[in-house]
Amino acid sequence: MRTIRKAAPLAGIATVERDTGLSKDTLRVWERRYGFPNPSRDSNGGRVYTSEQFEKLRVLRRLIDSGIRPGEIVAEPLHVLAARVQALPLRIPRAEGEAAVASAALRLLKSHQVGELRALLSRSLMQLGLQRFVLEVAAPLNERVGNAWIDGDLQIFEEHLYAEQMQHLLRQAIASLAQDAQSPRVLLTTLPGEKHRLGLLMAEACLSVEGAQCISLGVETPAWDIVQAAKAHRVDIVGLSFSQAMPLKAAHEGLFDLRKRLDRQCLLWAGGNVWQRTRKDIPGVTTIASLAAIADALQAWRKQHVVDDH
Amino acid sequence: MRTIRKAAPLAGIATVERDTGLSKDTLRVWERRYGFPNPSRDSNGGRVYTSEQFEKLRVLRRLIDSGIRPGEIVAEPLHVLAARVQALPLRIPRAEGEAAVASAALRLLKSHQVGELRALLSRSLMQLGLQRFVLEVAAPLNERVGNAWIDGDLQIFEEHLYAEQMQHLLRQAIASLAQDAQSPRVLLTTLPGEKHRLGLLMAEACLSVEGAQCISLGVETPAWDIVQAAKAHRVDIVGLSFSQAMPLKAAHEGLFDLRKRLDRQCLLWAGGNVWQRTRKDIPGVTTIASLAAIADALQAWRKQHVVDDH
DNA sequence: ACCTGATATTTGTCCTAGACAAATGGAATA
DNA sequence: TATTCCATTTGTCTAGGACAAATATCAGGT
Repeated sequence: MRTIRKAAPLAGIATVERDTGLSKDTLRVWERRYGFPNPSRDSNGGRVYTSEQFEKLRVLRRLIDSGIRPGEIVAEPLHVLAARVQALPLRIPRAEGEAAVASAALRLLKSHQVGELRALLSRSLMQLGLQRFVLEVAAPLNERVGNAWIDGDLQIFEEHLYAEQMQHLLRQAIASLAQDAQSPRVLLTTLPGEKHRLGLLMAEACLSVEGAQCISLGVETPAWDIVQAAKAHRVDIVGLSFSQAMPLKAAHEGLFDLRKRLDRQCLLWAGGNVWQRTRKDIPGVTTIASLAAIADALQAWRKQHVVDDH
Repeated sequence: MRTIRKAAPLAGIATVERDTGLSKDTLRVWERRYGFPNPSRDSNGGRVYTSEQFEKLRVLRRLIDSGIRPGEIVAEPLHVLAARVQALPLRIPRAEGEAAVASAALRLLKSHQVGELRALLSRSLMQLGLQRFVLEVAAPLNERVGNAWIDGDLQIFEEHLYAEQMQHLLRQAIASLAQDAQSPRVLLTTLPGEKHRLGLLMAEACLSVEGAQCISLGVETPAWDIVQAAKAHRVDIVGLSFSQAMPLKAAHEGLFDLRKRLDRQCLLWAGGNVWQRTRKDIPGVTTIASLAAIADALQAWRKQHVVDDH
């Protein structure tokens, strides 16, 4: 029960773990091996990180997630790392209009015009419809907000605010949709450690648009409880969402574990950005690499199950 | 990168941490001090827990969350612990009429009738209006769901499901309310460590009903970011929500710290169940002991500020 | 009886430094 | 070009020791 945080620019190891996603073990072993981060110590020998170190760790994390190995870059000074982040391949914007709305939204977010932001998104939702809104506005905007935070263009509170607004909007839209009895019952949640609500909510939106009966448990449900819930609600499919922040290893492990304990007949779908970076399959688990693929997967399910029903 | 699991009912320390919420350090130190859990080891000395140990850890966690100290119970055999869970004290229900809807909702939740639950709550909201719904249905139901979880009457996934449904409903209701330019701008969030979203959302509902302009950052915003956000949005009031789960000391400390760094003119309101159990004041902080008191506080603010404006 | 303050015990987090397997990169081979 | 093998990199795990925050216990005063 060490003091977790003190003044604004200094943070203990627990805080750094929480806010960078790097485990305490990793932070310590980097310090031992590479000499970075090199935190000062409090009166009791506890590590105290400066905001500069924190910033560099964030950038490092971003680069490592993109496939670069830690040993090659930990020693580099921050400005070199920042340059490498800039040089990272950008996802190609799909349509033309999508980039425009996202840029406008980002600008409004930065200038703290909440009402205008909400109005813009709401209008865009009305124009495009939920499905296209999620695919063409929400998902790209999500990514850009994430990047902007890592680059230091956005404060944490601005990201919080964005997430909150988008949640409001999506929930409202989902609530107004009808459910189709012919469609599968889907249990939606994430595994412990994955706190990204918006990914889950976007998935729920895509499923609901297709008429699926979604039962969302929110975020971070332990595997054991997922099994219980699937049984209790007799769902056809368990859908899990994984953001980029989730370490691939943990995702694999959790899915493997869950598949073993789940009922045979219950399908297990794993969606989220992680799956774009791997092609390793887990037997009995359907990976869904993009939000757009959700509709296809659902269509496929329908084709297979329309006969067997009853 | 140790091999985490082998045969069916066995789990490594990482899995147990994930699914019980007990940290690796805690598991190891319990083993050292109390001799439980006493996992066997794999070929490399890694801990391998049985499903019995896992189950007992779950029950232990429930009891500890209810206030019992680990040292008193870790040594007890599982069936004794189960008995203690049953013997846990129950809370007294408040009024009579309000209990009816809450009881019905709880029953539906337990029998997994999601559609019916949603319909019941929705109907109740329409009948009572948002303000009364929050005070007379949502808040008591919240409490009962919390208690039921501690008593083992509800699974975690059932609590998750409840929270999700209630969030949907409240957000929808809030979104449909108009804002009053005469009313204060309120920044809403919780401090790190306080993860209870529903309390925050209920507060937002009560404030919105009165026409306040709420800017919610969601949950767990670091103090430094709250200060930045308050400045950026030029809010009149910062509102923080604290559930019973929050240790009183941490709440005091966080508020004291925040008050120091916040702008003089910006008011600081602290709400939530914690404040019913203390009367110690923090200078410059208004504690609001119940949801019903929010309306009064807002009225008082209006009376004081209607003249000063412009 | 109830509050208040000092003292003792409990409890979780953090520390060091060593070990090892999974993932990765590159070279040699088919 | 594709596959196999070896060396390096990397993150997770281990063992006790240390310590401060949280909690319980007990004293004395109102």
